[in-house]
Amino acid sequence: MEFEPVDQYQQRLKKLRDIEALGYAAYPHKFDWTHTAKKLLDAFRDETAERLAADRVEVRVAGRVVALRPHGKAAFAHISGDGARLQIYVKLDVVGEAAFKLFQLLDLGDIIGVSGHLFRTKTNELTVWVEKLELLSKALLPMPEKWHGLADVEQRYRRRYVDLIVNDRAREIFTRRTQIIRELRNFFDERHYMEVETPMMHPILGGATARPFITHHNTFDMDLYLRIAPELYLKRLVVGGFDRVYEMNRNFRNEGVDAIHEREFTMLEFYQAYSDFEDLMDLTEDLFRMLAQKVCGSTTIPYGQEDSKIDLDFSRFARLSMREAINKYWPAAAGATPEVAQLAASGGPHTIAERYNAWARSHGAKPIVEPAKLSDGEVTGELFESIAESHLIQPTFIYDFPTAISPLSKKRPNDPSVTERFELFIAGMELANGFSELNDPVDQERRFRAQVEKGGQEAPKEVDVDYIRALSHGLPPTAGEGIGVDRLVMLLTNSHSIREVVLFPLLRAEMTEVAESQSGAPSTHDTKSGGTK
RNA sequence: GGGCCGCUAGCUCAAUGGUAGAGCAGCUGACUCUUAAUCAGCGGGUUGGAGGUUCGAGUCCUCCGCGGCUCACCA
Repeated sequence: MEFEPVDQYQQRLKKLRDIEALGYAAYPHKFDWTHTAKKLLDAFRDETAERLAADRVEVRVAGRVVALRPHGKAAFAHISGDGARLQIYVKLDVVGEAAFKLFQLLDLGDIIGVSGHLFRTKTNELTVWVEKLELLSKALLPMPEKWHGLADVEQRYRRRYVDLIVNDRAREIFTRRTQIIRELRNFFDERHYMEVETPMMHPILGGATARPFITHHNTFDMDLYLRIAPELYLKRLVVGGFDRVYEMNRNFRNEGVDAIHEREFTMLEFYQAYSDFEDLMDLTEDLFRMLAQKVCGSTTIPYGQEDSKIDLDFSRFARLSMREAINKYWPAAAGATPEVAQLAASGGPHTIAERYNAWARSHGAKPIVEPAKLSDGEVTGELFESIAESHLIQPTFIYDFPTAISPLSKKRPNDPSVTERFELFIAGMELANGFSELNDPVDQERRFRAQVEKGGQEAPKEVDVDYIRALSHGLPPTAGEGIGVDRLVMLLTNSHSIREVVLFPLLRAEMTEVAESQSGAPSTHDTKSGGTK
């Protein structure tokens, strides 16, 4: 196989053969190193030229060649490793003829190992005085342009490995993502939550409302859904006596794609017995503050592009009921502001939606679609999304979600039209969703049946009878929450597309010549021969 | 799915409807403290694809592909 640019690819192959002719292995098996480039730069940052000359520190470092500055019989280069760039100095009369020939056959992108001692150049840059040089792996394809790197967004996603080599920003986002995930685990581990793994393939759709991906198990001849949420399994574990559990893993939803929606996304869900949604809001505040402090070094973090940059203040979280939010953000031009009591009254949300729609139609805003077909609770949810959601920039909990749109949440004892449920909004995005879990099996079965009867592609086709059975064994009063990890990473890395924080985002297949020549190749039937690992 | 924008050398970008260019990368040569190394020379293109208009299309039109933004749906 060959890749563009073919001339440079061929040229590099030829150099590889020349290197072998010099007696070097093309792809040697091991390089015995003492430091990464980064560790070395950190460790000797304060060593003076005099000290280095006196101590003669021997090091062996490996890395990718990212800059070459040959000068006839000597040369400077930079190698990158572990996220840092280290200068090396190669001299003919030090390394010898064969190694210097090898050096002259190196290209940008090659991976090499060098041995030597440290010194400082006359511009005081810490540098390896190379005594021994070896090729560890040849790059047959050239690096992108050295000043601008790889800028094309599509190529950055399709060839993330190149993006990571040349764009420090990409590298920074993903190292930070890993740090965030580690801190999330620490937070829950320290509080004695047990990390568990529940099925990714579900026989019955549940735990959220979303269109699923469907797959098939051949031996059992059974259709399965890639999970849209782990919720119902995690609560079964609380029934089983694991009072505090969490799971951080992928959910899959077969819906549209945009800046804040990926088809597979990472969700952190946790459940705790003998708690309610108020406890969760307090815990969530602690969690977000801790993360901002540890990952960004401050509870105030910048978010947005230059022209619309804002500081997100994680030191205090607003709390509003959904009805209060509609009241607060009602557009003044749309007439008298609806009172919370009106929104709570039977038929009230419909009256208000009519008024809102009249204004929206005449002002180019999107009206609520066919409110007459919706319940009061559904209309309230629609009003909230239309009127308030985009205003929720600073961290804000919205609570008292309508029962009609919260089939798994416990109702408020003093107002059964709403539930003990909240969502956390930051920068106009939904970051978290938590509630006091409905643990009355009779009520849960009634709500499941209503979902099935209502139908639609997002609704389960059947009631999850086993889940009702589990509840019938007794689920303690429990609170549970899901946090969108990708969106959290967006916030903490000031990224504005979810694809920036996912290593390999889903893109349409790229129709290349190679793909065309192999089209139809992968067979879908089981084969006994070959290809097994 | 709709609307708008984009797609030119490996990469980053130029080019009134009138000879497709630059920088980096590449190749040849010079150069033993450079760091966007420098200096001299050279090669590199089906302008995303297919049609059309025109004496002439990278540029205008139609369709298609991929991407970005946005709206809708959804979390």
